[in-house]
Amino acid sequence: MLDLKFIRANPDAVRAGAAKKRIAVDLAKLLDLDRQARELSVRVDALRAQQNESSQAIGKAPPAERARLAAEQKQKKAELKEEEDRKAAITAELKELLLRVPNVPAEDVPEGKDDSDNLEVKRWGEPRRFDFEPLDHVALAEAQGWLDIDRAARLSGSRNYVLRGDLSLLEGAVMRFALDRMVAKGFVPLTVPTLVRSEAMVGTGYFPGGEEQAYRCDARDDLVLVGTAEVPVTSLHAGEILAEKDLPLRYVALSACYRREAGTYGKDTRGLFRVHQFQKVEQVVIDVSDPGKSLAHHGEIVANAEEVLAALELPYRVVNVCGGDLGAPQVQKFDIETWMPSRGGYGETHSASRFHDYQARRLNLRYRGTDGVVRFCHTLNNTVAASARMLIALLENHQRGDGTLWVPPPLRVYLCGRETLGRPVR
RNA sequence: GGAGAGGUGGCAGAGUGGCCGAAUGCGCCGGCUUGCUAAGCCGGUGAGUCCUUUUUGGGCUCCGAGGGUUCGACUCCCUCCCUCUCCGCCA
Repeated sequence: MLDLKFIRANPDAVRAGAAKKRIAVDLAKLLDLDRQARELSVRVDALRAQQNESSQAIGKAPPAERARLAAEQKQKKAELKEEEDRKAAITAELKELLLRVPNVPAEDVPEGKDDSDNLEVKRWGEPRRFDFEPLDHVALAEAQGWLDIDRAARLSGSRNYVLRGDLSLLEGAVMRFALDRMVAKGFVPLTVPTLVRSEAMVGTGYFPGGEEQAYRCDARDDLVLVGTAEVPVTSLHAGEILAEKDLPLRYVALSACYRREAGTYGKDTRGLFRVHQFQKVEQVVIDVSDPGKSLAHHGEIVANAEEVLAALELPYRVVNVCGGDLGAPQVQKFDIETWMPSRGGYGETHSASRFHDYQARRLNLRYRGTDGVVRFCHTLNNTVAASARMLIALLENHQRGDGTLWVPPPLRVYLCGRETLGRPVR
């Protein structure tokens, strides 16, 4: 969330930012509640100061007088209680609204309403020209016996899949390759819970608002299945005051990711593009409150992902996500889209976000600067590799005319040195 | 799942109704002492929020979280979360 003081001082900037993101927010109401809350706070504090003082006096009074003084004091409690209740109600309403105020997008976030307005900022690699009729990943994988969508649907419903044989191994290879590269760069690998309390969802900005996209356990446990390791990893140090000398923290985590994909009926129904569960290697950076440093980290985590794609010889492009396609928490987001022949275009495979202190405020994630001052951290994250969509790209881009799959060199070590997966089927 | 113990500041640990935002020790910061280091001595050292303000300052809240009892709660009661020990069950 944003700092109330910042909103007070810059209501126009907040309003303009929300407009750029196409997110409705009732700032007038929020500022009015804020004013009321502060007025009540002054009153309540004064009343309580009085009461504290009286209570002290009673303690020091001769025993004979205590009963009388206490009875008097009891009368005054009602007023205090009433004001406190009002304050609590207003504060709760204020907090609810505040959680929904979007972060202010960066200057160079493009104007626009949806992903069609995202701005391409880079393109790498040439989409391959096939000298045969290429198959899409489903046809290719099914021909090899690698993919079983029908049985997965019977097991778990639509948008599920079973990987079998070499494709299952390839998934593991890509994940491990992505993880190892990040570890080599000094990122600390984490294995984290994917079932979290809702505080972590609120803290990272997914709730309120994203409840429909998350699987939730019943009331017995009240836990939520995360859609990304970003949630547990960014929340790892919630409530702590870190030491500046320990920053930045660079984490990488491989986890399962779960997404309900509510409201996407009929969209990307074929194959592995939009599924309920996949594996993902995610990178998270936590550092000091410094927009310049955040920007530098942002560049680095995008580059980290690009390197993975380039190493796998997959053509991609980077887009600067426009205001309307940006989530409430982000200052800026760069998506990386990888070439997918069956789509005849680029499909989103990575998403790199910069939040400034928006998540850190919600998580109460702070650090003590070398100057002794406590401030909220800045957080960032990006995909390194997401399994299902990476498999689409690998299958479709590296297929051979005979239906076998060429394995890019960096993955071979994870596949017992094999250069080819599958057997000729056509 | 059953029984018990416990959650206090960066850490350890006292505190069982007012004298406690919190002893003491360690750590950390500043200073003194000092050939250097160590030791020693002196002082300082939680977070949030509001009011006032050039500064200084003052109020309120926070001892796992939330609620309750009381004039007054770290201390008593209730619910929840977490940790530890024993038993059971399971991998």
